[in-house]
Amino acid sequence: MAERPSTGPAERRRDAQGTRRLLPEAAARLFAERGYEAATVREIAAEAGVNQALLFRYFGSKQALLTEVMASGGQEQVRTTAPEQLFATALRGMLTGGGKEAADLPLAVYLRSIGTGGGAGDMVKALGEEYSAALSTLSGEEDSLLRADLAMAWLLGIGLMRVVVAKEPLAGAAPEEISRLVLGALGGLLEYLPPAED
Amino acid sequence: MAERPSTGPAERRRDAQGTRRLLPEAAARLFAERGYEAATVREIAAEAGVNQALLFRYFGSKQALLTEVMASGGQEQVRTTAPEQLFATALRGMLTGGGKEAADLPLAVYLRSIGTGGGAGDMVKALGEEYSAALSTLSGEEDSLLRADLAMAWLLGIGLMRVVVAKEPLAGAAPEEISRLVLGALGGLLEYLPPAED
DNA sequence: ATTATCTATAGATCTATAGATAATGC
DNA sequence: ATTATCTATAGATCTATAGATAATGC
Repeated sequence: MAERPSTGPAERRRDAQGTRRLLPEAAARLFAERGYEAATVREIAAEAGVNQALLFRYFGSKQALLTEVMASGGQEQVRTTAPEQLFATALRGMLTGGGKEAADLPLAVYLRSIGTGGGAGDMVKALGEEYSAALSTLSGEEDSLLRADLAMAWLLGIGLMRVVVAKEPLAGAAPEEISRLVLGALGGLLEYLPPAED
Repeated sequence: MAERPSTGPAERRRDAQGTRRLLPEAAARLFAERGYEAATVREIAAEAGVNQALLFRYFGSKQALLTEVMASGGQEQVRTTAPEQLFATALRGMLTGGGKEAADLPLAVYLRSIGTGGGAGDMVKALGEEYSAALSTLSGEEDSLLRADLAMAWLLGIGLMRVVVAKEPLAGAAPEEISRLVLGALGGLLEYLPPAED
């Protein structure tokens, strides 16, 4: 018998730093899959391969873990993408990974957790503000903020139908096909939107 | 002292039929406000002004109560509205009641409950199928089903932003303003859509 | 007598914590 | 010795049920 038999999948050494990293990753996957409330701390810990008590030791509460997940993953894209590309990029990010498996985890977390009155909705709202503010530069009209909100609403709705509802044929449609139709229709709404590349 | 002093709001007589009617109404309001899981049976019973045990006596389970709410309220509009008017009608139904207070309760229930993996999502999906099938008649293109899904995605997204997220300026915008922008942009997607009336 | 309503509670969760255990670094 | 990890459980919910109570109709 060897000293460290390879029983079980993750025979990890004690590693506080690693544990602190694994937990939000596991949480992101489970929050995205089931929503904030439905994903239990025990499931998250199991997914991360660590003990459930460590979640509280390192993050204090389940809510704080959600904050961590949303803060790290979500806002980066908005800040590093030019507004003209933001819509197409966000749309593409939402579409690739096709169907259930969302490529954009924070967005899926958003969509599945938004209804749960808890802290999820409030925090998650902030992300929307940033997207919308960036998109609003794409119209010269005085109602550019409203137009930006409408564009983002479409983005969310498409995400909802694909990731959460899994409605066909939308869920299975090719990303380019969807981009073409949506960007085409949005051309009149956000005038500075570059034409769909195909 | 009178025999039936008017203590409390609803000094009702025993009335099984009335109770059976009050419960789904109260449930619709609370499901719409908090989502299926977050609304407790005790809250629903309190809102209806009846004892919590009666909910189980008359409906068997919380889930069955949700079924009742969605079945009765939701599908009627689809079946009684001509496809050409359906989008505008649904949009208007979602917009009137401005901001938080949704006029279309089943839709709000849908939006807030969709993430909760429970039975809510599955059942609620059926409603989407009907809307989408009706809308698909509005395009002669071979991808009419996809176009219909996209239109419905926009509808849902707008509902999400207004009712759930309460994002400004969209949440507070005038229904006619939103209708004008959305129907205008959708003109190219669903060719048989009547022009926005203004 | 029938049956609508209410009380009390079983049973199943789930978050969070207190304190024990055991792997590491000096 | 330090501290990452684990065990056990407190405490708070929430759905659902069994059985008691009391308002109605004959």
